[in-house]
Amino acid sequence: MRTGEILLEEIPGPFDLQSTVESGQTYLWRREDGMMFEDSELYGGDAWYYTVLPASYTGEDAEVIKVRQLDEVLEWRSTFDADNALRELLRLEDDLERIERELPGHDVVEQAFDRFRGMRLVKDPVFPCLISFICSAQMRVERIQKMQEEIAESFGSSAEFDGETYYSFPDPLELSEASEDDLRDCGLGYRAPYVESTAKKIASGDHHPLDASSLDYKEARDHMKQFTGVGDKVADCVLLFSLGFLEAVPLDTWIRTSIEEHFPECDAGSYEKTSELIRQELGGDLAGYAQTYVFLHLRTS
DNA sequence: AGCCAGGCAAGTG
DNA sequence: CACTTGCATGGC
Repeated sequence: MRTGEILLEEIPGPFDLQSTVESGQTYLWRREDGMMFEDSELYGGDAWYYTVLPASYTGEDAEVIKVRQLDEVLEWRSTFDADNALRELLRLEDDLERIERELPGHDVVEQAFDRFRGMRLVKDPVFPCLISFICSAQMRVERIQKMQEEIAESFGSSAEFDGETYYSFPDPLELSEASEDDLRDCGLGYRAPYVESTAKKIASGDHHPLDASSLDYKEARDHMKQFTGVGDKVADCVLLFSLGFLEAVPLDTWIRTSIEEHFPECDAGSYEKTSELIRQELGGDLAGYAQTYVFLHLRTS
């Protein structure tokens, strides 16, 4: 077992672990005591969170990372040296002070920043991110997380840590062995065939979601939409929460409602046009940051 | 009991 | 294109 600390005064701007991993932008982290936002709101505590990286992330084994935030440090324990991985997964290099400064001043955005100061975007491993957002259609956050747990336990590989067994999210090849019925048993409902098709497409080597990284934003979105179960909204989520396209603004039900209330002039009907208008309104290259703050603010108020 | 949840695919006009 | 419909599941 390895352990370590990341000094928070050494990263640019504030950081808040709870709002980052419980914000609904990732379904791949768990609080060790099983509680989440809905139970505790912002409790300001020092709970341990964990995630299990798939083997494809390091190229070797599945790795368990546990992390908690104390006053001025991020303390971690892991099956491997998790320092670099944590900095990447939690986007600790983002200059959050500059980002907040550069975003245009709108009441709802500023309220969200005040309430969840230190929330950062995440950078999830791309395959679990893609599958989890395919599962997210017409589903509540808590249930999406549960579906990912079921998938991991059924098809992922196990890792021992602290005397307990953890399951990583399966790699494409592992998940490609799942039948539609297997996936329905994980509670996916009508999303099961979408996940089956996408896993098999990636496992066959035809298309990989990572290939979108080298494209510009709009091409990247089209690339993602080749996968069954991926439309405009899910494509934007994967680009934003895994591939670092910070200009992506997923238009979900919460954001659409918010646009009607606060930015009616941006409501252009189609996803494409509305997305482009709200992106400009929310700060262009960093609009995804503003989107995620507003989403969290609205979803929990 | 009925409604709804971070939508999407497939089918029309 | 823009618009409609069906879709599994579980919590409230």
